[in-house]
Amino acid sequence: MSSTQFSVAGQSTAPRVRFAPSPTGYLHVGGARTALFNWLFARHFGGTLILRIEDTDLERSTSEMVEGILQGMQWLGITWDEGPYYQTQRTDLYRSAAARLIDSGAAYYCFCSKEELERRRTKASAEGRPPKYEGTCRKLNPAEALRRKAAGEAAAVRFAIPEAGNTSFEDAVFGKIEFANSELEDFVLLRSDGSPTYHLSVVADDVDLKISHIIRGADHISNTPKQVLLYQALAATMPTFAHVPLILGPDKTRLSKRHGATSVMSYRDEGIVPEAFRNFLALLGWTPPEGTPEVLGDKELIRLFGLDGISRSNAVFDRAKLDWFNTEYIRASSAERLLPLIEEEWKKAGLSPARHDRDWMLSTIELLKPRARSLKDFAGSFRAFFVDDFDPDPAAVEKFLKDENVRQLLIELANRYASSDDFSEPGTEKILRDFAAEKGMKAGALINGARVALTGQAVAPSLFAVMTALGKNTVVNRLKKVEDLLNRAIPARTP
RNA sequence: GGCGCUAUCGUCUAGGGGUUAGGACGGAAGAUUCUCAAUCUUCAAACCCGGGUUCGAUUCCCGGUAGCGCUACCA
Repeated sequence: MSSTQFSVAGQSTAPRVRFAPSPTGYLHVGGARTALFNWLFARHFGGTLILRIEDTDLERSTSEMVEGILQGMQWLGITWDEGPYYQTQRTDLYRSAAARLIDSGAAYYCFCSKEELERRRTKASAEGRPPKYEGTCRKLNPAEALRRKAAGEAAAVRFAIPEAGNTSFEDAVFGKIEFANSELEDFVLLRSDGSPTYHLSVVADDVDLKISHIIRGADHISNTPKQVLLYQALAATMPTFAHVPLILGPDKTRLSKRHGATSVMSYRDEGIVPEAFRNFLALLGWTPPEGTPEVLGDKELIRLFGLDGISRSNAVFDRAKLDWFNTEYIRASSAERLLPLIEEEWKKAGLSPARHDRDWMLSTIELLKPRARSLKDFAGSFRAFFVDDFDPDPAAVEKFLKDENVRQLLIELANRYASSDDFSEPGTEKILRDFAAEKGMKAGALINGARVALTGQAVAPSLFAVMTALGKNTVVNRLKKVEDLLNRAIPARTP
């Protein structure tokens, strides 16, 4: 367990980081990855993770989305130490920051109407000029502006970008990034209704909450110079910026609803184990030191994580690899860990297993988990292990039960099992093999046929393990009713 | 359009002035024969392009191209 702490001027200071989603949608994959990196970073250094809800966009923010984000965090197992803070409840902080900025001359009132600005912008781009705010109100006499404001005229507050020079910052993953101030525009700090915009609220909050490292998506790189300027105007200590590359869809465009599931909760619904999702996400844009395996539990992830391992290029979300991680985690997890997750799946599928004793459940899960790719399998292709009403896989029936002779022998075999006392694995195997030899039959044909008759699937664990899991009665009954399977396996036809 | 960032197998990536350019997922083939979505073995698969620096560039520099991001009284 690494408890390395930062040493600043001889003092040890644990980092303070934050995850600051805006509740205009569910927790999506990109946000989850940002949250995860912040969490890993905080835990690695024994720091503090703060959750802040950026709900300053009243039109698009909803409380359901806040709930959804919290739920997503909980499912992922990302815990925070402070918050959630809500920006809508901290407006005083932003207004006083804006007031200070006006006092110092770093910001000014702007009386241009939204419509007027819109008009000028379209005109500018039509004429091929950059659609930048031209600073109309910046030229206003401050006393005059104050008078108009006091007279009740609606005014926004804009930041006055220095006219010349460059603004740069040292990014922990991208290195030095520099922008010419002439490229920046006098952005709005406070809307005319007095509500703060993103730039003001983020830096006022990050300063107030003493955030030491800002780990966020690379889509914010272009916003950073404005924020750097704000830090300077506020005479605040500059944090370390660490921008992480974006997550792309298979077509290499930014991951969006178009690509299907973007909400992390949809991965829960698809039977992904949260640990697997976390591991997968951690490796999207971050690489552990050379020689480490890719399947990494929380402890290892926390121990190994660092900003230096973050890559600079965007990463494609690879569903096949997620599924592989899921398979690995299901296999490596104990049946105890899996049981509650599987019970959720049963609930969702409206399925209530006939046998409830825990030991049987655990050993059956143990038997099945090496072949599971999703938690959903336990309510899907493994269904026959838990309930009697299952739909046989037509392809499996076709492959192993097509031969009538095999079906007749299985019925006969059922009687052998019915009259046998030994239902152990070796016992059931001996009965079947002796029976096959007696009939001059290859044991394999009967084994494969029996597997389909018992499970409805061509893919399942070793037949005799299946038999002991199912128990004598079920085995005998299902073998006897092998003919029924033929009818049940008729695939639904579309007329 | 302007500005910024990025560029190694299909994907995630390692590496780095001289390497058989490494690993993982996925793919293919084979083995196993009690099925495979299990297991084992093997194989195919990459340095965006053009200049420059250099004895030597995939690596360093410049340019191009492409992708992504930002360009709001959204965040």
